[in-house]
Amino acid sequence: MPRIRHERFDCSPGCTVEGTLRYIDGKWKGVVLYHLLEGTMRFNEIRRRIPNCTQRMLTNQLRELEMDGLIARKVYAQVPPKVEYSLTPRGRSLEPVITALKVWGDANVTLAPEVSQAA
Amino acid sequence: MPRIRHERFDCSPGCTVEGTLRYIDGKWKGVVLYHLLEGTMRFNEIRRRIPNCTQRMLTNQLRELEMDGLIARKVYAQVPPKVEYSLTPRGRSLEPVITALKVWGDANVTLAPEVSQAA
DNA sequence: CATGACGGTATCCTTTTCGACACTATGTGC
DNA sequence: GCACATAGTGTCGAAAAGGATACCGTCATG
Repeated sequence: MPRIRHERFDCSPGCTVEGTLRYIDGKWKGVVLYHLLEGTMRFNEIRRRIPNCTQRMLTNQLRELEMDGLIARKVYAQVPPKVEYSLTPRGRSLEPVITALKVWGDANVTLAPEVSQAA
Repeated sequence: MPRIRHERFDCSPGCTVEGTLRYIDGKWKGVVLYHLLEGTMRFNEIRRRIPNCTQRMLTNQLRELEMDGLIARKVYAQVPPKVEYSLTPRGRSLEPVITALKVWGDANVTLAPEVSQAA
């Protein structure tokens, strides 16, 4: 962990907005949380849903989300390895936020053609 | 402008979440939008509300928000200069998102002591 | 004449982010 | 014996983000 996360928020009043943003900041965290809203998932299951995210990045994002107490990581001591990720209650409490992001995005974000139309 | 903003979103289905996030990504955009929800404001008015944001950063963020069609910039040809910033309809449509961020932040983000308690 | 307010720019530099790629261990199937 | 799947880790390097500082022109004020 390269930085101490959220050690303090020295911004002006009203910036809990900014504070929240820092939790879901990071290129893939929003999507990860969004997918986890559907339920518990294994590492590669999440990976397959976010094909453009490299393995290393996904690991990073999951670790940060875990450190922030938003997701839980459960390791099964077996081979091949099995690790399950799920939202914590705190993570689930972000649902309105994620939903708001989704709603706005659906209405306002134009996806790349090959995504919104093609395979 | 160093990059072409939001030229495409080549992520998996459901990632309009990620798309939305990219609009309000940037260290101060969330707060700027939050403050602009209150109404039209001049440059230094916004600045005073976000003391930790440097002038350069504020300019950057405002420019990006403007490029994204979220805020409008109105310049009055007078001396000393007067520039007003306000939300566009598209920007205002983000209100539920910002509000959700604020609500969650109020409940879950701990501000630094000197901010939440002291002057 | 000097200073400050206004709304910025320009330049430099450091930190952070992110992607590519190689590598790990173990068990199963071919 | 080899590749494959699982869930990662390590290292490298490019690019982007962000902060510090100095500077701009104009007008009003002292």
